[in-house]
Amino acid sequence: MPPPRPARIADVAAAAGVGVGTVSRVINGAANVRESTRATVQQAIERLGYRPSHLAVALSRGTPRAVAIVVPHLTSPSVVPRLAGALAVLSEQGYDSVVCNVDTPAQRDHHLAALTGRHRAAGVIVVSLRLSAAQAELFRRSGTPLVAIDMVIPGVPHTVTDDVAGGRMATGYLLSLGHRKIGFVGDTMRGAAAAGRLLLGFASSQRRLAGYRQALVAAGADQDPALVRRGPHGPANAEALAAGLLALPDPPTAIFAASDRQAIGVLAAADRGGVKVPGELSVMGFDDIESAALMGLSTIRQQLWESGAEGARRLCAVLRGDRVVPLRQQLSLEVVPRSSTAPVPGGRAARAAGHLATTSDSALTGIGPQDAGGHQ
Amino acid sequence: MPPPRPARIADVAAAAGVGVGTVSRVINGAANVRESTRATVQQAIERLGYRPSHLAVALSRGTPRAVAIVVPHLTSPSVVPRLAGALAVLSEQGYDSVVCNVDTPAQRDHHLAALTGRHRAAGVIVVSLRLSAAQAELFRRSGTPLVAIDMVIPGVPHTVTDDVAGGRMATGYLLSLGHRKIGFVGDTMRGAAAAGRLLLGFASSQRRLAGYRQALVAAGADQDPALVRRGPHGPANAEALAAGLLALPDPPTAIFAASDRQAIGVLAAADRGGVKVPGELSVMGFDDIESAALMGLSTIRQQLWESGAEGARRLCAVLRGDRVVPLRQQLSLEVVPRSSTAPVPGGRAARAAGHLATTSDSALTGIGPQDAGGHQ
DNA sequence: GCGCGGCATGGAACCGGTTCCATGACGAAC
DNA sequence: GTTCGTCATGGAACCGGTTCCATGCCGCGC
Repeated sequence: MPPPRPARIADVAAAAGVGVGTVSRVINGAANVRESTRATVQQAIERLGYRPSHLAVALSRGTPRAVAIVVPHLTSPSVVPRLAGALAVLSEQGYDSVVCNVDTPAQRDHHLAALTGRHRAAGVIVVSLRLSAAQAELFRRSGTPLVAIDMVIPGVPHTVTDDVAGGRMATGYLLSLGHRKIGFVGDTMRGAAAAGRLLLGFASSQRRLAGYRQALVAAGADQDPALVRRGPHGPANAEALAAGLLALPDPPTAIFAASDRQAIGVLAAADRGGVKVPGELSVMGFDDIESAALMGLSTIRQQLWESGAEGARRLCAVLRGDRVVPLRQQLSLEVVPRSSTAPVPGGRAARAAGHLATTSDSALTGIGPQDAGGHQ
Repeated sequence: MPPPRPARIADVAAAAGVGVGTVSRVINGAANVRESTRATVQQAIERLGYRPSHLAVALSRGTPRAVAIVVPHLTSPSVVPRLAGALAVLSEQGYDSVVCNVDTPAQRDHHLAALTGRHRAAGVIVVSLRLSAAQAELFRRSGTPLVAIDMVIPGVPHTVTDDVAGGRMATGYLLSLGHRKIGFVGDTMRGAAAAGRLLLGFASSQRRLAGYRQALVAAGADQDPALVRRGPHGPANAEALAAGLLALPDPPTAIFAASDRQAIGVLAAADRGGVKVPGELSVMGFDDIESAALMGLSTIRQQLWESGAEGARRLCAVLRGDRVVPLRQQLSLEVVPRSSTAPVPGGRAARAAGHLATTSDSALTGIGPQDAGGHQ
C-alpha cells in the first residue's frame, strides 16, 4: 500500500539525513540553513509527500490558528455581509474561521462558554450580541482576545455605527422632501424576547427611533405618538404595523422603518392597501441590504461588509500584540435615495434633497450624545 | 497573580493525589473509576479551574474536532440557508465548523488544497462547487472524508435536487395556467467564467433550462429559441435579458427565471417597462429564497436549509465510520404559487392550477434521465 | 492458606510538531 | 598556531492530552 502511514517530520529528517530541528527550520523558512541542506530537505519533503500536522503545530506554538465568529440569526440578511467581510480578512491573514450561528440565548451562552476554553480559538469576534458581565469576565480571565461588531462591550474593541445619527439622517431626508407626518416602524425588546429571539436589532432600532425623534424635534415637525409603531422583528410584523399606520384617519405621508427587512414589510402593506409608493407614501429603510437595491428601496447605507472586515482586522492586530486604540471605531453612514421616496404630494420643499442624497449631513451627524468619528 | 499559568492535567493529578490517567478517565467519563476518586478529582478540577486543551485532546486522539464547509459566494441568498442548516447539525454534533467562503477559482483551489492537509479538518463539505479530478484524488489520498451539496462528485456522497424536474414543474405550472409563450431567463457558463465568477448556479441553470424544454415539448407548446435568454448571473443582468424579451413584437406572457435572484431582475424589468405582474406577465422563480416570499414571487421551493443539514448529517455518519448508501440523496421540490403568476389573460385553462400548487407533480418528476428519489 | 481473576490506578510512551541549548566546524584575528 | 566568535546542526525537552501496560490490592474459590 503506498500510503501506509503519513510521513511525519522525523521521517523527513531521516530521509534527508538531518535532524528534526533542521527540517523544522526549512519548513518555517528560518534563516540559518545552508542552501544545499535546504534543497535536500525540500526534496525529501516532496518525495514523502509530507504535510505538517496542523494540530501539532498549533499545540507546539501554544495557540490555535483559528478564530471564532459568533453571529446571531445567520439567515438575517444584514449579518451575512458582516460575516463575509470578516471571513475575507481572516482568510487572507491565514486564519481558519470557525462560525458559530446563534438563534437562541441558550446557544449563545453555550458557544461563548465553549470558546473561552483552552486552546479553542486564538480570538473571538462577536457580532450584534450583548455579553453579560460574567461572560466578558470569562473572556478576560481566559485571555481570549475579543472584539465586537455592532455592539458596545466595555473594555473591548468594537466597530459600530452611530444609529442615532442614522435615524436623524433618514428622518431628515424625509423632512427635506417636505414630509411632515412621518411614521416609524421598528421592533421592541419585549416582543423580541418573548419570541425567543435575541436582542438582534433591538438596540439599534431603539437608537434609530431616538434619532427619528431628534430630527423631528429639530425640525419642529409633528411628533404624534400614534405614528410610532413597534412590534416583534420581521417583515410580516412590520407589515401589520404599517397597515395600522395606513389605516389612520390622517395617515403619514412617509414611513421610516428601523431596518430594510421591516421596510420591505411596509412596502408590502402599502401594496396590499393600494397605497402607491412613492406617489402617496415614501418609505425609508436602514442597512442597505442586497434586496433594498433590487426593490428600489431608499435607505441609510451601513457599511456591513466593511464592519466585518474591520472587526477582523482589529482582532488580527490584537493577536499580533498591537494595542488597539481607540477601542471605539465608528463607520460612517450614507443616505441612499432610490425610488421608494419622493417629495410630498403637492408640497414645496425637496430643495435640499439632491444635497442630502449623496453624503451624510455632517451638521446633523454632529448632534447628539454619540461622537461621529471616522474610520479608526 | 491568580492565574499565573493555566492548570494542566498534571496539575490536577497532583492536586488530587492521583495519576494523570485517572484524571483523564474522570474527564472522559470512563467506567473504571471508584466513586470517591471521581469526586476527589472533580473537586480538584473545579478548584483549579482546569479546562482541557482542545488542541492537545485533538492531537492525542489523532483527529481534529472541526469540519470545514466550503461555500461559493456567501452573499448569494441561496447558499446562506444551506450553510445555516449545516452549521446547526454540526454544532449539535459537537463539531466546530470552519467556513471557507470562495469567490474566485484561485480561492477555491487554495482552500481545497489547504483542507486536505494533515489534521486540518475531520471532514469537508463542499457546496455547489465542482472539483477537478486531481482535487477529488487529493481528498481520497489524504483520507479526508468529503460530502457534496448541490453538486455531483463521483464516489462522494452528495445531496442534490432534480433540477431538470424542477424546470419541468415550473414550466408545467405556467402551462397549466394557460400560458403558451413562455420565456426563459438564465445564466451561461461562458459569461460566468468571464466575469471571474465560479460555476455557481450555472450547472443548475442549464438543467432547469432542459426541464423547461422538456415540458414545452411534452405540452406541444411553442418552442421559440428567441424566448430563451441567457447571460451572466445576477439580477441586473437578468433585468436586461428580461427587458429584451418584453421588447419583442410578440412578447411572452410568462417568464421562468432559473433562480429567484434572476426572477427579481425580471420583476424589475417588468416594473420599469410598465408591464403589470401578474396581469400581463407571469413570473416564476426557482429556489424560494427569503426575498421571494416578501415579494410575492411564485417559485419552485428547494429545501435549502435541509440540504445543508442533510449533507452535514451524512458527513457525521461517515465520520462515525458508517457507510453512506446510496451516495446520491435527492431532496424533493415543490411549486409555491404566489402573486407573480396568474392565468393567462383571456385564456381558459388554470384548471389544474390548484392541484399543481401544493405538490410536486409526480408524473412529471418521473420523466427524464435523472432518478427521482426521496430522502436517503 | 494459596492461587488466580478483576478492578482501580500510576505512569511511560505517544501524538507531531517547535524551540532552545550544546556541539562541532570553520574562519578571522592576534 | 591558538583562541574566540559565528554559523549550521542535532537532538532533547516541551506543548497537554490519551492510551496502554504493568502493578498492587482485593476477594473469591478450592
